[in-house]
Amino acid sequence: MNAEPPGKRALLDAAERLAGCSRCLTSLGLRELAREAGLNPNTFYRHFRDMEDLGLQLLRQSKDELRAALRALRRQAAGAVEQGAGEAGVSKGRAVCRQTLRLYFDYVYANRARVLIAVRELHGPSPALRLELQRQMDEFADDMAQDIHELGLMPPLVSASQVRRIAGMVNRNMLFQSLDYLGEPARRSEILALAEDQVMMLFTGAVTLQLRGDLRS
Amino acid sequence: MNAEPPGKRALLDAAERLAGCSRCLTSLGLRELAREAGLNPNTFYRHFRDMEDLGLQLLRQSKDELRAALRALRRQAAGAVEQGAGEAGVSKGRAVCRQTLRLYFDYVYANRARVLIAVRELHGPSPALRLELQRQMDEFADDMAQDIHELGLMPPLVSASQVRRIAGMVNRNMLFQSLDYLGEPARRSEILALAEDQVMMLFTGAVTLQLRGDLRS
DNA sequence: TGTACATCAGTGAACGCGCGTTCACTGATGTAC
DNA sequence: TGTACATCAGTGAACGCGCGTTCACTGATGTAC
Repeated sequence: MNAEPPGKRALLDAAERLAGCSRCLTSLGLRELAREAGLNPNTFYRHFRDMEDLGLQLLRQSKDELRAALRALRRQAAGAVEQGAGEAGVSKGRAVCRQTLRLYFDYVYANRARVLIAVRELHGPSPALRLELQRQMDEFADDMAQDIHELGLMPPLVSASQVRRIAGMVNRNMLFQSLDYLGEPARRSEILALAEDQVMMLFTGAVTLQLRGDLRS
Repeated sequence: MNAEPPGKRALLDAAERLAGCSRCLTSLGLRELAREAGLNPNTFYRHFRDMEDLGLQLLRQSKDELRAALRALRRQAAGAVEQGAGEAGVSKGRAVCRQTLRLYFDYVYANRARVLIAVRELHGPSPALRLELQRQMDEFADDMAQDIHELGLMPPLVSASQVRRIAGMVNRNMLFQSLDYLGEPARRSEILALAEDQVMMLFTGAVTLQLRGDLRS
């Protein structure tokens, strides 16, 4: 299997650039894309059936990289806290949460186009892209739930299925919070703190409700 | 001041129909819209400068109605619970939450096009529409915070600014949960329960953290 | 009350333009014998 | 090792079409005197 042809790469990159700046993936023009990539409009057909096809390939390419990055990042955060780098007067759970969010938002900042595209397509016009992204969100939540378990971040009285549900909520909320982060540069540290509070509320609330017996299994 | 001309109304309705089904407001075609409305393409220019202008007018029209509906709905839920219609073994807070969400999701179901458009434009391509929707979300959260205060739904130890922050989170989360509700008809009752859990977690978590002194003022 | 005029929603034809798509082509790389 | 052929990324010209926008028009409603 050979490497990706340069034209295909150029088109995918051009799509990420254009869609990241404002547009919906599927509303990009084929000629517009070719122009941005510096290629003949026709080259598009050598590699893609239509815009939706290109979109799917782009999303799938981003996913694997993103997924690995997120897992590494959680381990890194847990490691840093374990090593005693925790701040005074801050619980271990909160410290891991803070570290993870900091790294996560850094990642988002460095990959803004991908994040913007993901959010837009998650509720965008193309059913195929929407479905793909929903699947990806599920995978990410699975990962988070597994990490929470492996790193011992939740008291064992909260069931695995409950942890998975919370992971889904946190995951999704963080995605949207990261949009605020990108969109309002002046309020970055404030948004980071808000996101931290929100995650802590969800986890703490889940544990409290569980203790009271007010939560489904 | 006269009533809205029928052509203008027809165009706004057509836009809601088309955008509600899949598209971004600003990516609608002028001729497409006129076709859907059964009018000459030119009529558009009698009432709107461009698509963004139409979008803004559409969003602003929906807002007032939606806002009043949401407030009424919370009072209705609180009233029903106060009257002793609460279910056995369920706390008052949870009962209000459940009632409100049930009514809210009913409203969403009956106004799906508006909700879908709102979510899409909240992260859509047009900065003007995005800004308008962010402002609307802020107003809704202000309302919710005020209602929480007036209806006595949070212990007084949680500060007003904290309540407002939580209202913002809950508000936003409910918007996205309602999308799931619309998108997966088969899982409706499950999603309703999930949404309820999520809101309860946020409120309960906030109170617990506050008691522990783990929350900003 | 009647007449003249202004306003305004909606029409219909026409424009130039960029779009997606097709076709026949080039030239480089890989492969069979 | 050399030759013939297939594969494949990328090109360039051409097509028909729907688009946004403009212009001059109609006909109804409101208003001044």
